Amino acid sequence: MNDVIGHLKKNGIKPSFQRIKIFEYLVTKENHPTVEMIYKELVNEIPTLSKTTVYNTLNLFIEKKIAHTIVIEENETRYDSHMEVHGHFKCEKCGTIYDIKIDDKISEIKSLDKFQIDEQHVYYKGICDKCLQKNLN
Amino acid sequence: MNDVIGHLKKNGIKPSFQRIKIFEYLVTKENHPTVEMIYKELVNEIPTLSKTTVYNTLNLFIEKKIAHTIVIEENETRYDSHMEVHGHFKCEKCGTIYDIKIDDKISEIKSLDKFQIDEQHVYYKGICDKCLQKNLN
DNA sequence: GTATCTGCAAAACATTTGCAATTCT
DNA sequence: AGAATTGCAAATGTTTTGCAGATAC
Repeated sequence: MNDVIGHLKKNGIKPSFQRIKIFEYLVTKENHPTVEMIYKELVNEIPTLSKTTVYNTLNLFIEKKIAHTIVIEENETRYDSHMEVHGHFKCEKCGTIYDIKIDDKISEIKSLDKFQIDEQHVYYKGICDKCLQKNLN
Repeated sequence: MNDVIGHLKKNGIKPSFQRIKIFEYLVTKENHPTVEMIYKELVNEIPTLSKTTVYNTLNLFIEKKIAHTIVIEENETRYDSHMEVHGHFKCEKCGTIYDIKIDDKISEIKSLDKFQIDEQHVYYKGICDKCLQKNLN
């Protein structure tokens, strides 16, 4: 909890109650949530919370580079506080988004020789092992 | 033009005028357009065209697997009739989306051992060589 | 003549914006 | 008090839906 406050401060963000709770949610859940998911859970703890604040706060986190968006499904933006380069796998059955390690393959792509690459995004869709095992029954 | 009609028929799509024109647009432009881009250009040729028809038609193409969506920017779905596995590069300056070849690296990803992978998506963002050269002046 | 296709208008969502009220120091 | 933050209500933008009229076979 204190490390969350420190992390916010270190990145130039005043640690208001809402901001602390939202960042805490991202870090502890690690579930790549939508705004809806964050709102629905936190409104129990903070009854006056509005979605506007969730949007404002997440946009602030992105501006300050302590979070980023994951775009896998059109019309469903998800958020992640895990900032190292990594990929994702979305299970089409249960909807879970898994983090996956990806190596840095940028240099191998010949067609991008003279291009300046700022971001690399990799994701897969399919069915996760848990859902595959359920289907065996 | 005739090959477009043939392609539509072969995939179980009745080749109406609108469908032919929209598919022709995808194939000849190869520009990964938004609905807006398709609509704005084709409404010149087909003055009664509606965006609903563009949406309906693209959704039909996707259902019949002769097109797919590219999701790079949230709130901006793009469409592609190039069906082989490939990646994309989006230039943040000029907005152009380039196709890039990617090798099939799926088997190398250990953490996905027991997962069933149905789709692989790779894209980059940065600045393309044309825009980089303009900046030298 | 019956099926399908098209396109308008309205609805459904997700996200942003304007602004007034609240909070913090 | 003054500045920043919050949250409501309205606006915006994208995509879908319902349905009536047009088109095609």
